[in-house]
Amino acid sequence: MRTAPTILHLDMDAFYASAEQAAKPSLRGKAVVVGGLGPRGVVATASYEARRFGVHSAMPMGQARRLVPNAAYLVPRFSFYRDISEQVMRLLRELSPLVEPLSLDEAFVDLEAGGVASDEASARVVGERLRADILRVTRLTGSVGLAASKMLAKIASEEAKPDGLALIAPGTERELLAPMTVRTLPGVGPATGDHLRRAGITTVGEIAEAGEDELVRLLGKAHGGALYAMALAHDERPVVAERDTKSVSVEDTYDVDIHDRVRVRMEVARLADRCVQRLRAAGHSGRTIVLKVRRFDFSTLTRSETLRGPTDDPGVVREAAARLLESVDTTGGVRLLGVGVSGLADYTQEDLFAQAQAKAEAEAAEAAGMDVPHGAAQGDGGALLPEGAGDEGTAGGEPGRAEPGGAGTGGADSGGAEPVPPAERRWPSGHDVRHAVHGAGWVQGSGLGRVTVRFETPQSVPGRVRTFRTDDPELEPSDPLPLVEPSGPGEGVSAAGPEAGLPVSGSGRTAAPAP
DNA sequence: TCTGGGGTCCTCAAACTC
DNA sequence: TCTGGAGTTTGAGGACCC
Repeated sequence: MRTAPTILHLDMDAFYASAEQAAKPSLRGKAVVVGGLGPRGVVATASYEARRFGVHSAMPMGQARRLVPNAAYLVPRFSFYRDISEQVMRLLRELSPLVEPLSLDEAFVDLEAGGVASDEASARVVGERLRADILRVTRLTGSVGLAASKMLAKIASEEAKPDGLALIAPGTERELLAPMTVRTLPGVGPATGDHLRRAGITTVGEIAEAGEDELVRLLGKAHGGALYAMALAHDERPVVAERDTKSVSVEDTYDVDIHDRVRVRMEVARLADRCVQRLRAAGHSGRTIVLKVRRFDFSTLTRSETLRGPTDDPGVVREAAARLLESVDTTGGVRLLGVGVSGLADYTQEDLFAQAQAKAEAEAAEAAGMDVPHGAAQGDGGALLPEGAGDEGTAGGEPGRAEPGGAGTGGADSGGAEPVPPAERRWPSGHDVRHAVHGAGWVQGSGLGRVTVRFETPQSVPGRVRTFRTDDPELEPSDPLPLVEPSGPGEGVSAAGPEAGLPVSGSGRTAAPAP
């Protein structure tokens, strides 16, 4: 256990919603909810203004709409958030080589490893300077927690929210933790919380009093032991900069349950293809194929199959997923389907076949006195099926056309400006657009062949609203504009193009009411 | 009007291997 | 050759996190 509060936890405040407010002047100070807009969408992040009405993340979107009907409802723009996140992570890496990102908006930093802080005073200075730098570079606020361990630093940043800094001085931890609810500890969710409550344990202090044996009896060896240690403020987990991915998966929730078995098969094939795309993009292959099915009644089944070697072949993954589907009863309908690959490697069984074959051929050639070009051999890699699996060929057909609806986050995350034929153009709420006459703006809403755009930029005053036909040739999707105008090299980095950030014609001086 | 998506880790039972 | 036990692998599910 270190003796100085030199672990820093950064948590950006209501990150997605704050980023949208920074990008859209008319939303500042207003309730903003980011999440899936479909009938089965849930809230990803709500601004503090929306939280005052009881909206919180993971809440069904319909419930949020009833609580705050006048909030701005936007679909997430992950590529935009990722750009901002990279700017923030760069600032963290200037402090230390040991930065552990937990998500786009959260990270641990080991300040001691960076040599920038060694005691309470220096850690506090670093934390405040970091917050100022983040505000300068991104226009967003983040909260900082400082303590001698990861768990306590995270608890501190939670206490600091929003837009603050909190430090837990070494020696005060147990006293501080004792009255806190058990849910404060990482790893205690609704189920464990209930379990402990039934045993008469509601605070961290009561966990410490109960003793390790009792905790292990209640929750099992790993969970109980870890929780007891945390209650005593013992947390030796190091900040780890690099983490290996263990699995890759994709899943879709459908607006309406799927009953048709043929359609289910098509969707599974489509998901398998998408999963392999992501697997390959990450440079991985995997041995275990997992099929996930959530049925009409929300019961969730998983079925998995381990191949003899790792693969990144879409045909192999599709076939395995199709075989797994055969063991699942989908009568009654399914609301979600998913395909995943785990047991990751960075080579495939095909590679090994190819290597073995090349080696054998080279040896044969050498024996015969011939010259073999490097890499000439190609394995066909067809032998990946588990024992007893049929070889009836590749599961049939093109991926289905069915649109997953629920979260609305899947296909909507363009973030960029792909040219799309007018007939197929969609205008997701909150996404950036550019009009030939009126300039830069964002989609406030669309439907019935119309799209409503508010023309404003991060640097402008709140702008005016205009409505166009969805096929208006003068209207185009565009890249997000930088939140901070680039004032020199290395600042205000963004995915936006050269025109980004220019003043916009048509953005009126009069503040339009919030959407 | 119910409950996303992408992950990680743990537990338990059954099957398999030595 | 058979059997029992221990350890490992696989498969399924649950809980949790952001």
